[in-house]
Amino acid sequence: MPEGIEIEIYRQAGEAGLHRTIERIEADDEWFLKDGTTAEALHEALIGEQFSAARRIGKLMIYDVTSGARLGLRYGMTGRLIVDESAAIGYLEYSSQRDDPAWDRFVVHFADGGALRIRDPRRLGGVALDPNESALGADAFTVTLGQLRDRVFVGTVPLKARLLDQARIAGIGNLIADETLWRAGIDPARAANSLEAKDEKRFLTHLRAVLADFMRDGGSHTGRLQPARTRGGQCPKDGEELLRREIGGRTTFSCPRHQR
DNA sequence: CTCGACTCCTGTTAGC
DNA sequence: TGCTAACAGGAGTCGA
Repeated sequence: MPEGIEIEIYRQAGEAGLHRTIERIEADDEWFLKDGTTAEALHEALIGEQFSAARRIGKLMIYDVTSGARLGLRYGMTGRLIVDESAAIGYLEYSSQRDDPAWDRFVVHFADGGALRIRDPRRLGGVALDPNESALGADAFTVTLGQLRDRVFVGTVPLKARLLDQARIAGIGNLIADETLWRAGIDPARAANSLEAKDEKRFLTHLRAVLADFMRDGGSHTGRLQPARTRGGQCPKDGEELLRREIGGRTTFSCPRHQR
């Protein structure tokens, strides 16, 4: 599913939409418009304007608009960005492998004939004008050890749940969390504030490596743990049968032998 | 402020 | 073969 990795890939692809005049939009799915955003307001903010920058914080993609507005795009777990009919990502874990134009929930048509569309089968994504960027924690790609200590490694909540809290660190989804904790050898159920200093540093080292690997390999489904994330799956490191639990409301796989 | 439980969405898949 | 129920997880809401 789209995590920070996929959104960054979408953002890069979305740069093809910069500096092109917006002629028309399709925003007919009211469910997909969030935070009180209306089709009328989108028209007002976008028609005749251009995108001047494509940014990303965590899983939120933001287009700056020449009108002064900002356009926030969220992809839920099955949304894709398609620019000029070419999809930024060909494969999404847990999404349909079919490709149906009926799943277009929001479309921007440029005057040059091209288009930018969010194709989202399950409609878990959304579009909002002027999203609240300050509600998000530091982005996972650039987070520092100090920021982790201030906002993530605190409290007695399970660490896995903390990592999924976008207000504390933005961009980590279920697969990045499981892969990072698995590589770092940390039990996802451990209290967020229970790590020793060397564990905290090791976590950040592995987080950076996971993000780099996932970017290089093309998605958050490319982890070494991923093939074993199934009932009865075995740890790729030591062969132990993986634990399957629900932590932070998400299915969590971990190795009972080397994750402590 | 914190935190767990609940809800929403719908295509796919496991199981009968 | 055809149906149903479970499942996936990002994100918002609500109540304690």
